[in-house]
Amino acid sequence: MLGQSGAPRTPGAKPSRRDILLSMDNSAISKVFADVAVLMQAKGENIFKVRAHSKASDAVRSLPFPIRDIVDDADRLGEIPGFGKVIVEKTQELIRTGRLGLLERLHEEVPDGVLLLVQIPGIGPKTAMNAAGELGISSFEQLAASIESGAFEKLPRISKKVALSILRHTNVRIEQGSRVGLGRATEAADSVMIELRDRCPDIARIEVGGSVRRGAELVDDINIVCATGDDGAAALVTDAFTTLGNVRDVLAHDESSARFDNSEGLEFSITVVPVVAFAAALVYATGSIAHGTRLEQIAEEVGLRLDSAGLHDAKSGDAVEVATEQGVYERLGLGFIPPELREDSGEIEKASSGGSAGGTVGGLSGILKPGDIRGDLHSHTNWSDGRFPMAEMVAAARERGFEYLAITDHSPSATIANGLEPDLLIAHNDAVREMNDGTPGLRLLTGTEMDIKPDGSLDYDDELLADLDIVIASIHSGMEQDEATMTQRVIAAMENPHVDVICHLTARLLERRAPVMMDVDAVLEAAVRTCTVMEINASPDRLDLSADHVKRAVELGVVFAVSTDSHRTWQFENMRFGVQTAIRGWVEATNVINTLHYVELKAFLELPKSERYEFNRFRGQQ
DNA sequence: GCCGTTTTCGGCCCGACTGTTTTCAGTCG
Repeated sequence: MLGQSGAPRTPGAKPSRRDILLSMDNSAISKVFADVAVLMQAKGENIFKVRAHSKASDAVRSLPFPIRDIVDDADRLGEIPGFGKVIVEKTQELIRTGRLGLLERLHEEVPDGVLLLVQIPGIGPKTAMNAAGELGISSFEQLAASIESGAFEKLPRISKKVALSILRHTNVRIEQGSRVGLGRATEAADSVMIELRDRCPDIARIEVGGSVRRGAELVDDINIVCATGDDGAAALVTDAFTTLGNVRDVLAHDESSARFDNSEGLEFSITVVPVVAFAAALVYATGSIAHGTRLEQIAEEVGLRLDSAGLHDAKSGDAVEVATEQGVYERLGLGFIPPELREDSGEIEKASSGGSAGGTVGGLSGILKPGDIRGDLHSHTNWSDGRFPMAEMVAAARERGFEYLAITDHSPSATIANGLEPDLLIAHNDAVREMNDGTPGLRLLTGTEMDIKPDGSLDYDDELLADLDIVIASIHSGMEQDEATMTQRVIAAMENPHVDVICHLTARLLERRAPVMMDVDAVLEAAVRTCTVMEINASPDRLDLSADHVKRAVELGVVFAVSTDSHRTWQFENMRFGVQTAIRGWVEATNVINTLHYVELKAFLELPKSERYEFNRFRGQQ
């Protein structure tokens, strides 16, 4: 780790070596190499040179430690797969100076807009180069306008059909605006809090509120609530906050609050309160505006005032000391409401509908909690496109505290993901069983993530599938099919008696790819009819089902699995995002199969499919 | 640009889909 608290940096000053080092984390470096690869390809450079930079980008992203820690050790850098002499030197230049001359030269040679346009599925470096160069497109809005006017179709190899597909993805991006995905937002919030703690020893409590804590899939601001031991320390915190490494513009700053934005346009705010007001301030900062307004009204009715400064007696103005969020809700005559539900969409009524004896209350008592999850039913190893050997993934899952793990590498149609041919799947099963025997404390399930092919047929035959503990199936190709075809395709897979779970139903990628066109209601109804489990994919890139789809599925009586789809050892931590999404959809713990103990889960999976939903209903009544 | 050697240079993940290309180019996963 780097040294302790550096002196606050004045805005606009030359960044220090420490600031550069801190800003050059693996994902930032990975992004630079990815950008280099795109710009080189747009320019028409040798494809293998392009691929070398692309590989370097992947390698950095998959490193289990910060690459900046070994910046001065060229030999160790050279040991990273895909790192030759040139890439090592570029990495050192980047980490030490925060810049890469090669990238800056490429930016001069390639029109603005290329890096933006390649983010749209269907647009690669060549098309992006044509669009930016010939049509001058440099924003998603310009791209949409160009497609609507017909100009875009004049580009090489762009038909009406392709243009309309691109428009669909573009419109999703326009709608997302400057919001960032929950995963990146959580990372940004965490790193701000770590740096603040580092620089301000007087911080007693600090937590993120707002839409990040509610687990919203897209986030446009990050609200942090902080408590300090004595009043004088508040100004030190807001001073430190406005001089963090990622500040672009300070938008507001006084003794107890501050706000800034970063280079991406993401806004960060902080409220500093006395320790006794922390819980109430966190409640206020976490709920949506609508939820907060309801709480203000309820507080008023009982002679209190709730606002960003905490809870006060309405008449005297005296602070009301409440130590926990649950205590705050109790003072308002409500049971505890999980942060994810604080949207004023029925949770307040539910929370006031019963007596409270600790924990959640009334209709919210059965809602899924993070601690309810006992295992993960979707993971990958380097047998297919995972980045780590089976043994390392298994060790990480055990470390994470899971009771069981399903290893679900890809099937043959996923060629680029190195999908397993039938004979390799059989060998894979043997490897999983062998590892299971050698791993105390964690049960392994054999499995596959099997492609549902464009015609609805499956990648393995029934005999092979029958030998697996769990079969999860998903769409990875033919994503531009029309709604009726796509809907029927998924339902056809559900009809198979061996398909236990449908994973990441809509194949959307947040911040990147629109969901496939599909009658989701019809699919969810088919899930209930065929007793197929629906996955809530916890990868922050997907969150699929979305919370809205989860909510609809709950209404229809669907049974869920919450799974991480981990390709790297640390991605088991993503389970939190899946749980948040499930809670936002009002999922009860008894409707999630990976809240079962291993033995119960095996019993569930060994039942004929048609009996499984009934089994689970019985469980819910126990 | 990297790798693995035949240590000096040839091969590099690869099949499917789409467009307009009658033989390949761009894109995706």
